[in-house]
Amino acid sequence: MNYWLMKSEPEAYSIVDLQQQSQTIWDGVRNYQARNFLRQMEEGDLAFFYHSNTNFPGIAGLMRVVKKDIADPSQFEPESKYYDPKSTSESPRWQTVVVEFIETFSNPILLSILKEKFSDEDLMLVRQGNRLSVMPVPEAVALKILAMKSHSLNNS
DNA sequence: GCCAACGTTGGC
DNA sequence: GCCAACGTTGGC
Repeated sequence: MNYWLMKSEPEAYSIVDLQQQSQTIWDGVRNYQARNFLRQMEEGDLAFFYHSNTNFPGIAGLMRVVKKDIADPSQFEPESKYYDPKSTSESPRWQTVVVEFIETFSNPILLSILKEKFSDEDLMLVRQGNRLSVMPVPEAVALKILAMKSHSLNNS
């Protein structure tokens, strides 16, 4: 089982939206490195939901990969801003996964906290200028994050 | 809104 | 294959 971190701008799609829908297809990733991570995902993997481009960027909750190797439908929709005319249904260029809601952290783990607790090597996210919307989280780091969210009330 | 840190595109 | 120009991401 692997751990991941997946970013979304809460104005576009937030952990609250996921909670309401219970599941969602993680569409719209158009970066090859991020896509390659999506391809590596397995059912049962856990993923941290990260809120980016907001006043308080950070990990807002937790979700689980429930379906892997899905062709992102938006690549075939000419009206979509994620439309890719070079992609064919025979060999889709963009794959993604379906994720399911697990929980919203009562105290989100803000980027400022993550920067404090982790190094560049621990967590790609804290690297300056990182723009990957999907990235792996080493197990030791993931377990530490999960412990932090459980004890966040005591620590704050 | 600014801007650093990328990634992508396309001419050559 | 190089690289300049351009576009995007995302923290601040």
